[in-house]
Amino acid sequence: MKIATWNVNSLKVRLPHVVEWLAANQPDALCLQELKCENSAFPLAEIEAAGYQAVFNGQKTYNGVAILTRQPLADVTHDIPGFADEQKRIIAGTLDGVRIVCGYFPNGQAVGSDKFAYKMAWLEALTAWLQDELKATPQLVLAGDYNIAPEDRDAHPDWKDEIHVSEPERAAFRRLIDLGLSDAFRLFEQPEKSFSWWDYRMGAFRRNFGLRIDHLLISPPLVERCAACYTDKAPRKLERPSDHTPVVVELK
DNA sequence: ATGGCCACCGAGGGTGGA
Repeated sequence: MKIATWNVNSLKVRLPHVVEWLAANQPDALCLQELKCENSAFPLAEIEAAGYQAVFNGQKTYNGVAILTRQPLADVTHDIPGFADEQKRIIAGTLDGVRIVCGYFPNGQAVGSDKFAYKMAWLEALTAWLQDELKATPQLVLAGDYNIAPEDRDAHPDWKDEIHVSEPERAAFRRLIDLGLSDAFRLFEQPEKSFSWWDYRMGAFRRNFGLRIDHLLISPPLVERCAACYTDKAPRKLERPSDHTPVVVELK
């Protein structure tokens, strides 16, 4: 089973890239973030024409998540149960016994801001919910744009802002790890300075000034099945790219 | 050279992203 995550930064703009990527990579599930479109505007016909089904949780202008699959998902959940939130950041479903949770984690803007407090509260609610999810479905993958670079090697050395690399954010990431999850990317040897996001400005992609903030955390039974995990930089080189690249995990 | 981009909404610049 091949599962990928990709923050597309507007599904409307990136639809040609998504369709092209599906055809080239044939994932069993593709988790998307930052759709920036209402459910009524979701391009379902184009996705179906590409041979995929979709479940989605969108809103106007901001946020929005979807999971594209070739086979139908069971037990689809929208949002974090019990966590009051206007922002559409979570969708989950089960495929062949694997619970796939797709999340667009809050950005946080700046350490100490109101948005940072929201990010931390959101992370706490997510962690509590996943604890229950793991009991119900031991095979689980948490895929998405975490907006956290877990370690120093996951951020280029010139990253000046605290946001995404601050200790409270990294501690929250470790609390997800403490649920028993593993960072699939780090199960394998990887090139130095492997990132998943580069700023549109400053020639950041060309200079590889990026962050690794898109992750696939997997539970112990999936670690046993895990054959590969990698980023695909090819879509970042296209015209009008997303600022994020897909990250892929392959399960035996 | 210390700022350079992109997408959104809506009709022009403000907001948010990371």
